[in-house]
Amino acid sequence: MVFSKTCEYAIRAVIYIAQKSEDGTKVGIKEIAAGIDSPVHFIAKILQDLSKREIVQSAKGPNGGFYINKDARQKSLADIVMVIDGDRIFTGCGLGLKNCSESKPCPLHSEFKIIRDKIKVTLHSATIGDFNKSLNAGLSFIKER
Amino acid sequence: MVFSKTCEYAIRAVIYIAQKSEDGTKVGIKEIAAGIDSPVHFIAKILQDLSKREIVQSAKGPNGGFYINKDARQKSLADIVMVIDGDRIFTGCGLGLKNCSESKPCPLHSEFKIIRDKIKVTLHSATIGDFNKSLNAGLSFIKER
DNA sequence: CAAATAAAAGAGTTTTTTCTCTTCTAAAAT
DNA sequence: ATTTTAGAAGAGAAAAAACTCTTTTATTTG
Repeated sequence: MVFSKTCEYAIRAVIYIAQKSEDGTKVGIKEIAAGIDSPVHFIAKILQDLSKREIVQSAKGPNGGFYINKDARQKSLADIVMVIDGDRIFTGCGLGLKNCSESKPCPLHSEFKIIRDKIKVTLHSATIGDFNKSLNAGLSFIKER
Repeated sequence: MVFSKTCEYAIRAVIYIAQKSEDGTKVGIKEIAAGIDSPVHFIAKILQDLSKREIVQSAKGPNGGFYINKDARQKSLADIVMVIDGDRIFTGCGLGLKNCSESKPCPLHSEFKIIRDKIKVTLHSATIGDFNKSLNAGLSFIKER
């Protein structure tokens, strides 16, 4: 609804990696795909982008894989969304008008501003590392089954 | 972002028709398409759906066209969204998980609940007829140029 | 009743998004 | 150094969404 499917996978993958690499171990691509129910090759490509933008880290070779370092753990979900979907959910017009603005607003402009701001605050205040606890405790899930 | 493009056109068209048919005149499909900057045939099909679901009314023959009666004017934007996009923005999981629920929540479930509820309230409380005034006064716009 | 006007319907195309497959490259372990 | 493991890259197929075109049907007006 709010994110592209690609972005949904991205967020789920990052949260998954953050949890699994909490103790320093690296996670392989197959395990990630299985862990979040996503197409292997598709999530591989997404992670390549996230890796380039230093949202996740990766290591090659035996026992290699993806992980998330201390720095990246502090990043917000908004950083992930920006890499994948850009700023459209933060700035785009609810009715799809390209030149909708404060001075030339669509009829829903002010109403949507409130919603967009709420999304913005939510995504900026949630850090990648925030979800480990509830996942570990089995209080939240990131996978269909 | 929140709506499909089809749904954006639908909302804009309905608001346009509501304004133009305020005095009882009917609006032709070409005028609607021009008035909201949309593909003629595409919006025609969308309006057929909305007409079937009685969000808009239509009349055939010379001087025919689309209009919105008193009853329909009281309907909310949520009614339009439901016809076009269904309930996904009201109920769907932010991370795209099909079985995300209160008892088996995704990590962002409670945060997104707040956002979804805000969207729900906004769309339910805005009626189709609410926007005439600001459009008439030139305080809001529904068209790119 | 005929002509004019406009909606209804449906087939079909284009574009975008999602997803797959194959090949290549890097690097760690032995 | 060689093997193994895994990521990087790119072409491209499949599916979904957006959009176009043509034909048909309805109905009002004169």
